[in-house]
Amino acid sequence: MDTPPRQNQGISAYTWLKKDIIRGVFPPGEKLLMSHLKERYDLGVGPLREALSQLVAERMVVAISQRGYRVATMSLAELNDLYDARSQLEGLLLRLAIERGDDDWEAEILAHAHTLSKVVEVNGPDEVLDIWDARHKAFHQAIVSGCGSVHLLRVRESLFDQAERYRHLWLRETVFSEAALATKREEHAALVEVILNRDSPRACAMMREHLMTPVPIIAGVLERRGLL
Amino acid sequence: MDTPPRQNQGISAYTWLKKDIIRGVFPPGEKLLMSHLKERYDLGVGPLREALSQLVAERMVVAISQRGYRVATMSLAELNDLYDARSQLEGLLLRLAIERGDDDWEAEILAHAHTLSKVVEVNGPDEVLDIWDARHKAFHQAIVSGCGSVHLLRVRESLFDQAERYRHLWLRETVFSEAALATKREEHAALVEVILNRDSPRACAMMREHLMTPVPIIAGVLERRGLL
DNA sequence: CAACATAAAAATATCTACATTTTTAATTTC
DNA sequence: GAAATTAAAAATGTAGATATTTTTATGTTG
Repeated sequence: MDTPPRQNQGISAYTWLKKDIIRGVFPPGEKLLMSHLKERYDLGVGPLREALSQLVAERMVVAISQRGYRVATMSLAELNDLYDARSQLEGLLLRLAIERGDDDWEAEILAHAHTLSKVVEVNGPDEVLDIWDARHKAFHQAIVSGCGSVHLLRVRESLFDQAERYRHLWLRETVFSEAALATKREEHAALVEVILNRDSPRACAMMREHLMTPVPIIAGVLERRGLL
Repeated sequence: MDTPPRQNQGISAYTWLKKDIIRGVFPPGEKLLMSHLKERYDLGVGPLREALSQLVAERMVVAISQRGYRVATMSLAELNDLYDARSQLEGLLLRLAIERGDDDWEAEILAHAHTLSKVVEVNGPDEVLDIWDARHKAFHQAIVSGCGSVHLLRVRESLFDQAERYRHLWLRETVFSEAALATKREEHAALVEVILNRDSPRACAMMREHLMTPVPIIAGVLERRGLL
């Protein structure tokens, strides 16, 4: 039997750090002390610096030469620009998917729409959040993957990652509100319908709106919690 | 007098490495030996690993755990997908720029179109290449920056960077051919015209085509030089 | 004898501990 | 209270120890 192909510590450091930044363990703007990180993850500075360098490239962390690293700040301006960018890009990918998608693509969308609509409470609300989020992501992923472009999908993912901290704020507001959840269900059903009808202009417009609805909600949370 | 705010070696390592990979000093797929890099740039492994980690995030380099780093390979499949993605994205940004751009935006385009059209031979052909390339980039940058979205422009830049190695092959074929250069001049003039007329559908279609023309040329060079 | 397996050796990647430089905070001086 | 000084903390860099992979050499089997 082969031992699990031991991956280097830089990768684990990257994974943990990214998760903790998204979850808000390290709030926006916070200084990331080497001493603290070393202790928290029980790793040396080498691997940590590697991980931080990657996160700098992903704009999750900012490096200031000779002054270490900080968690990237959040702002209303960034929220707006990021969601605008995301929704415009999603519109483009959807248009391409409608042009290029085949029967399998359609089938996948229907399948994911179904599982998403069937999320029910199992072991407390926190589990619902995770499951709904995972299926929601998978649903949208299924839609855009019809565009067939690895690079466009990657670029989408990078914007998605950058938005993750904002999205996380919205998620709690939405999943725990039956009304909000119902609205989303309707929006998703409507989306599936126009997409399968291959009505590109209408579908793209709906998609862009669908992606922009969280913005005012997130803006509210940000201000209330003073995360700016 | 204050000393220049000394930047850490990771950043220089990143800059040199990236340049050398784009210029083909390290060909696609080549193993990047620490011993070799240490000697070439006269740096320790720490800074080098930081730089490589960033380049991994930018997909210029691939890391294989316990087996070091390699220059990302090139392929016809990637060439096609990358240029497709770039041209589709550029189309989107242009549409937004036409919707959102103001008078200054128009002025900037005209200014850059002018300087680009006036590139003349100065100190040998290699200088022409650099100057034309810089002005060509600035021209296209001026066009899309009208979209006003920091994040979309950043995403565009990341695709641009990934395409840089391919683009570099095309550049030599184009700049050193008076005929090719003349064609580009015409395409640019036509682009400026439709853009300033704010004829979005036509402008986007032209832009997408403009960006796709290098593909067959690059494919030719790749095959001839056996870079696959 | 070729194909395959095994074991030792070399090369390489990775990590840690320490040394150096720079920044930040605290304290003193004018 | 501002400027200068000193002390502590932190970031960065280096060298060497450790672990892993790759290569080479050697032996074994069909």
